Amino acid sequence: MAHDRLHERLNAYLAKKGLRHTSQRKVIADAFFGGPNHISIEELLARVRKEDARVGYATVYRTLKLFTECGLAAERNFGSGPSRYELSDESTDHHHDHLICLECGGITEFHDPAVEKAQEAIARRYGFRVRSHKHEMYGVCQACQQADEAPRARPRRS
Amino acid sequence: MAHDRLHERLNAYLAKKGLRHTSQRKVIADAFFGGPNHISIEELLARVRKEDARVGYATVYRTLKLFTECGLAAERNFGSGPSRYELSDESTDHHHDHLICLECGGITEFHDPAVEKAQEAIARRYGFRVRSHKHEMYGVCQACQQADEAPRARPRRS
DNA sequence: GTGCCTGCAAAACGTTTGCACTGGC
DNA sequence: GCCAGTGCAAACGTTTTGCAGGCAC
Repeated sequence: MAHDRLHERLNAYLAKKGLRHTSQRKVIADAFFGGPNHISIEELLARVRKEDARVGYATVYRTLKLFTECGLAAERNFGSGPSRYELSDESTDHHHDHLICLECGGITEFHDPAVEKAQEAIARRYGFRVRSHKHEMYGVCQACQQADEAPRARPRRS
Repeated sequence: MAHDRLHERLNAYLAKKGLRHTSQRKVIADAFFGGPNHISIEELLARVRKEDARVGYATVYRTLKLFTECGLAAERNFGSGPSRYELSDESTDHHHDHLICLECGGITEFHDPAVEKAQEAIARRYGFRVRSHKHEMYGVCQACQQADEAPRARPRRS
């Protein structure tokens, strides 16, 4: 399983900090590692409760905070609504940014070395030491554009 | 006055939509156009109340929403805390993004054509129609880096 | 006079925490 | 047994809205 590496990493962190392996943490980790990326606390809780109906919101909240601390997860805020969590760049060995569709809410990940390079140049110009960055484009995805053009699927003027 | 153009634009929008010119809208517009960029509702309210102490929070909130609708203002969320408002790219004829210092909270604006170009290329690659974007780098500004090295005189903001 | 606008207060919303009980070690 | 972890509910900070009265037109 590809999740083994993530579980190991979590276990190592728990051990290092003297924290406990609880059944809730295990269930939440399974649900998070196996679930869709950019999941909200609420959505994750629903997945978790299929395994153990007694888990509370606060536990999921605190556990994702823990995952964030140990570098497994990253918190994202796309426009309004609740925060969403994804596997961190560090845990996927793959940095990415986001395209967010304003019509369907879909999130596409992208990576572009040219942007990264340009970013470094800007930081250098301002003597700024970058710790993290956020690069999000909001607009309409290809699928929604096509749906908008098809006269049957949707009225032209909304 | 450089603000005349902004006031005109607001008036045109009010006229077009059949909305009313009220004293509150005038005072809030003055305070917003003349105040610092990246201002919060709370801070703007304080400025407004110097002119008219009876203005309420909700009015400032609703008025900034109006400014955002008519393209004069843009809402920004930098990390935690309340939303901040700035003059929109459209109203300044000058697109910019942000460097946010995690130590002093200072916000620096920057513009880089290389990033914009790279962005367009990505959008094209995904067939995505971009409506707006957000490009923020979080880190440590030059002043804070120097203050950290010589911890005698650190300029603390916020 | 009409109905948009305002100010207040309260609701809504998402996040965070205090507390008593539970359970891992 | 100790103390971190949990579940509940309530607190929190911010945003949004319902409503009665006020004011631009």
